[in-house]
Parts: sequence; structure tokens; C-alpha cells
Amino acid sequence: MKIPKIPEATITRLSVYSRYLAELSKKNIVTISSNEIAEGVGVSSAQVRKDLAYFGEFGTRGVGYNVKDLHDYIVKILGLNMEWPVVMVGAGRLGTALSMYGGFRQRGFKVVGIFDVDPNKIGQKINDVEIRPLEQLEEITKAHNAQIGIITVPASEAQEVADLLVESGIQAILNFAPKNLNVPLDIEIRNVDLAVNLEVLTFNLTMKKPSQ
Amino acid sequence: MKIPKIPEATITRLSVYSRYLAELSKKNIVTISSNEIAEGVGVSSAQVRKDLAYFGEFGTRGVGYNVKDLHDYIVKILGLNMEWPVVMVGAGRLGTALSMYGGFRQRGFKVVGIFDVDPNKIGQKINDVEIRPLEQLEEITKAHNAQIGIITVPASEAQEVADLLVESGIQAILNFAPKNLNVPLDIEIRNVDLAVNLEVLTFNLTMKKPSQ
DNA sequence: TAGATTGTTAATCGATTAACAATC
DNA sequence: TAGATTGTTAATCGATTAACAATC
Repeated sequence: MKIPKIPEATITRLSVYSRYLAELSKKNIVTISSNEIAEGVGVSSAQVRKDLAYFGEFGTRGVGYNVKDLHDYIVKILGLNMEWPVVMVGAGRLGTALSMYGGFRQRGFKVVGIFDVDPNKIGQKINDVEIRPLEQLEEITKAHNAQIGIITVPASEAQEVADLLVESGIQAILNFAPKNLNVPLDIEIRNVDLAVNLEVLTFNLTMKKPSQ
Repeated sequence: MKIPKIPEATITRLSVYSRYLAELSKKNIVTISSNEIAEGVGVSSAQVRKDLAYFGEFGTRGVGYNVKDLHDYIVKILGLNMEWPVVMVGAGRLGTALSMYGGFRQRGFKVVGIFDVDPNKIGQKINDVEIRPLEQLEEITKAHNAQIGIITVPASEAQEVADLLVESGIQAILNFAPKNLNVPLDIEIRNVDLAVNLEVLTFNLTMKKPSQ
């Protein structure tokens, strides 16, 4: 790959652009300028052009971008032109909600296995997917060739689960447990810390108040 | 406020530090160095010291930081030394899961109102909080003096809900709908885009493969 | 005192923005 | 052709890292 070094922020924006373009495509809009994309997603037009320039030339000078073509390019760049099997560990409230979350399926993610330690949950189904004991994690992961695992167990169990996922052959982890996890260098990991997001808000609210 | 300009990344890390310090405090660890904090949360020790330096001098040279004191300082900086009433709009799976999420309550966030348009849901309770129609949003928001609203409705409804939250007097919004929302400049908004996080993973997985 | 670790400055690195030539 | 908008370079801005004097 001759692609230089792509900022992670660029990737997250590409994901946002593609969603926006899908929306426009549904409205049968054919052409769009970087400036219109920028306004639609809340960034600058230079940013849009810069982000796209990492991957090639997708527009026509004087005209703009073809909505459908650009969408397809970005989808391909992100690797979303295929279905991604995902295993979910933790069938609590969050795991259940995420397993059923339409936003994942829409974008090509399919939960192929849900795992929990609670014997009462095992055997129940979420969206036609059976909740299984952790002992079957490796078997199911390999059977479906899943490369992505999602952790929604309590923080105290998260490291152990991460280890199991790695052992099972998972390549990338999305971690919702509020805990820093240690994984081998070749495993991708991203943390979604729900409380942290609220705390950035409270910080800003606290700062804004002249009192305190 | 004479505080210069604090990077948002610093705030998110402070939140992570505070959680880690709470953990250490529970284990009765009294003192810790910037290097140990760094290892515990996965950043550099210079980063830890720099982040803290924005707000004062909390350590002792040659010794380190007092775990409990530093925790209390950070909690205060983030504005978490009080309870924050929160209103939740959208009582679907995600809204329900988040309303019950222990991680929010642990950090001082309390859901004081849950709202939905579905007449079948109205009157039901989630954790003792009744699901109410949107018409009561302003009333409940003002009654509890809630400054924070969480949006978990579908993308198509999110802008309308954001407008209602702003009208109701909300100052900060945590948006889980995959949509860019327009709000007045004085309203804080943060987007948590669940699919985007998975897509950063698929991009990296796709890049790593020599094939494709 | 000797050893350790902070607080802070300066250097580096990386990402965003502005500007404009290229070109449809 | 004239007008519009891309692709790209250079300038700016901001955040991270390295290094070390201060000091417990």
C-alpha cells in the first residue's frame, strides 16, 4: 500500500460522509460540492477535499462529486462492501440493545454470536441469535470467520474477555467496558466510553458558569 | 477564568484518570506516580503531567500524587462533585439500556425523565422513571433543572428532538443518532456514533490485509 | 545527601486551514 | 469563454513528546 499516513480523524469523517451521501442518494441528488458536504456534516470544505485526496481524485473540477459514485468509493475504502460477522460478549442491557441495533445491520455488521456467563440467559435468543456460554466463543468465531468482537461486560470482566477474544482469533475489538485493556499490538482496539462523553459535557457546563 | 485553552483530548483523559484513580483508591493505594497512571490508562507519563498542569500542581516532586486527593481534584474539575439530572429522549432499546446503565449513575448522572412518542410505551417505567410524552419534556426538564439531554431516537427524528431540548432549556446534548444536528452556538453537543467506531475497525482490518 | 519524580519549557510531530493553480 | 470547484501546496495552528531544572 503506497497510501501515506492517514489520520484516524479522516477515517471517522469518511464514515460520516458516506452516511450523508447515502442519505442524499436516497433523495436522488446526483451531484454535490465539497462545500455542500461540509455544511451537511459540520466540517470545512477544505477538510472534505483533503480527506478524499488521501485516496484519489473522485471529483470533477468546476462540477463537484457524483453522489452515488463517491458513496461507493468511500464504502469500498472503509471495507464496507461486504458483510462483517461480529461476536458480542455480554448479553446484558447494553449488549442486548447493541445486538438489536439497526444502525449496525444497516452498515453491514451482523451479530453471529452472543455470549454470556449467566446460565439463565444461555439458550435465550436475541434477534434469532442464541445466547451461548463463553466456552463456545472460539468455535462460533471460527465457524463464522468473525474478525470483530464487541465487549459489553462489566469493567471487572473486560480484560479476561479481551484475552478470550484474542485467543479465539479475533482481530479487532470494540470495547464498551470503562477499562483500559491490554491486547497484542496486532489487535485493533477502540474504546467507547459512554460516561466519558457525558463528563466532557459537565466539564464544559461547569466552566461556562461564572459562579463556581 | 484564567485557564488558557484546554484541549478536549485532555478532558477525556482526565475523565479516564479519575476512573482509574477511583479504582486504585478502592484498593487502598495511597500514592502513585505519573508513570504508573500512564501505564494504567495507556498514555505517556509526560501526557499525564501536562494534562494535570493545566489545572494546578497536584503532586509532590520526588514522591508522586496522593491518589485520593488527585481523584477529588479531578472530580471537581470535571464538575462531578454534584448530581447531574439528565433527560433521555427515546425509550427504544438503546434509550432503555442507557437509562438503566450503571456507569452513568456511578458517575453522578441521574435520569429524571424519559420521553417517547409511542403511546404504548407511555406510562411504563424504566428504573422507577415513567416514560412520558414529549409534550411534558419542558415541564420535567425545568422541574428538575436538568441541563443535559440524551438523544436516542432514530436519525430522522433527531433534529426535531434537538430543537425541543433546546426550547426546553437544555444546555448540553449527547446525541446517539447518526446525524449531524444543528443547535445554537451556546449549546454543547457531542455525538456518539456507534457505527462509525466499528467502521474505523473495518478500515484498519481492510488496510492490513495484503490482498484486496 | 542521593534518588526520585514533578512541573514546565522547547522541540517535534501531526492535523487543519487558507489559498490558488489546474481544469471541467 | 466565464464561472465554478477540485486537488494540492504552503502556512498555520494545536497537541504530544522529550528533556531537564526544580525540589521533595
